Amino acid sequence: MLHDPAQLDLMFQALADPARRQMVDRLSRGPASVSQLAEPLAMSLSAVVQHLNVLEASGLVRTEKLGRVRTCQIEPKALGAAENWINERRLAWERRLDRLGDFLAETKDHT
Amino acid sequence: MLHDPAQLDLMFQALADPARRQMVDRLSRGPASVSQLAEPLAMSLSAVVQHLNVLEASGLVRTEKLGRVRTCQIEPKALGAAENWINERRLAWERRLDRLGDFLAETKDHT
DNA sequence: GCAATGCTGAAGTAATTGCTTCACTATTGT
DNA sequence: ACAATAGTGAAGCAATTACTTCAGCATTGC
Repeated sequence: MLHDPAQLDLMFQALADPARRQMVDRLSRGPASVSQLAEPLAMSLSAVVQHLNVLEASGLVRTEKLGRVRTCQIEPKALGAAENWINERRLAWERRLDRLGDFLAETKDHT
Repeated sequence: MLHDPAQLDLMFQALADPARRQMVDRLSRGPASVSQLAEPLAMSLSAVVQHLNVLEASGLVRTEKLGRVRTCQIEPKALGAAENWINERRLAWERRLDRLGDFLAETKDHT
C-alpha cells in the first residue's frame, strides 16, 4: 500500500494551496484544458501551469497533450492515498478511545 | 460545514511535512509531552516546538500546559475537515463517472 | 537552595514557494 | 501565408519554511 512518505508530502503539499484545490475541484467535475483551469483564477497562465506541474508531480492529476491543447484529469487513486493516511490515524485514535472507555467502564464496575 | 479555505490551507500544509505527520501519528496513539514527541525525531527541541505550533495553528492538535510539561493531543474533528474535502471531490468524480457510464450504456443500447 | 528538567523565544540562514514578466514555439482557423 | 490561440521556459523577486544555535525561565526533585 502506497505509504511512501515523500509521496504523501507531495500530495498534501499539493492540496495545501487554494488555487490548486480549486483546480482539483474543477477537475473532479470533468476534464479541462489548461486555459479552462486558468479562467476562474486571478493569476497568469504561467502561474497556473506551475500549479499544474505541482499537481502532476503529486500524482493527483494526469495530463495529456493533443495538438496544442493539454487536457487534464484527476487521478482518483492518488486522492485515496491521502484519504487512507487520515483514515488510519483516525482509526487508531478511535480504537484508543474505545479501550479507554472499556477501561473506565470496567473500573466503575469494580468500585 | 467547515469549508474555510484558509483553514484547509493550514490543515493540508500541516500534514505536508513528514515530521509533523509522525507527530500526529504518535498522538493518534495517545497524548504525549513535547519531549516525548521530540524523542524519535532527529532535530532540536526548538524545531519540534515550531512544528507543534504549526499543528496547533491548523487545529489538528490541542495542547495544555501543566507545571512545566505541555501535554499534546489530537483534535479529531479537525482531521475530519480534511477528510471531508477529499470525500466530496471523490464523490463528485464518482458521480460523473456513473453518469458517463449510464450514457455509454444507453448509447450502446440504441445502436 | 541548587541542579536538572522541560520548555520558550529570538535571531540567523539556506532552500523553497508562489508568483511576475517576457520571449518563445507549436498548432489551428481563415 | 498570416494571425490568433494554447501552452512552454527561464529569469527574477518577495515571502515563507524548516531548520539551527544560544540564551533564558519556570517547575520539580533532592
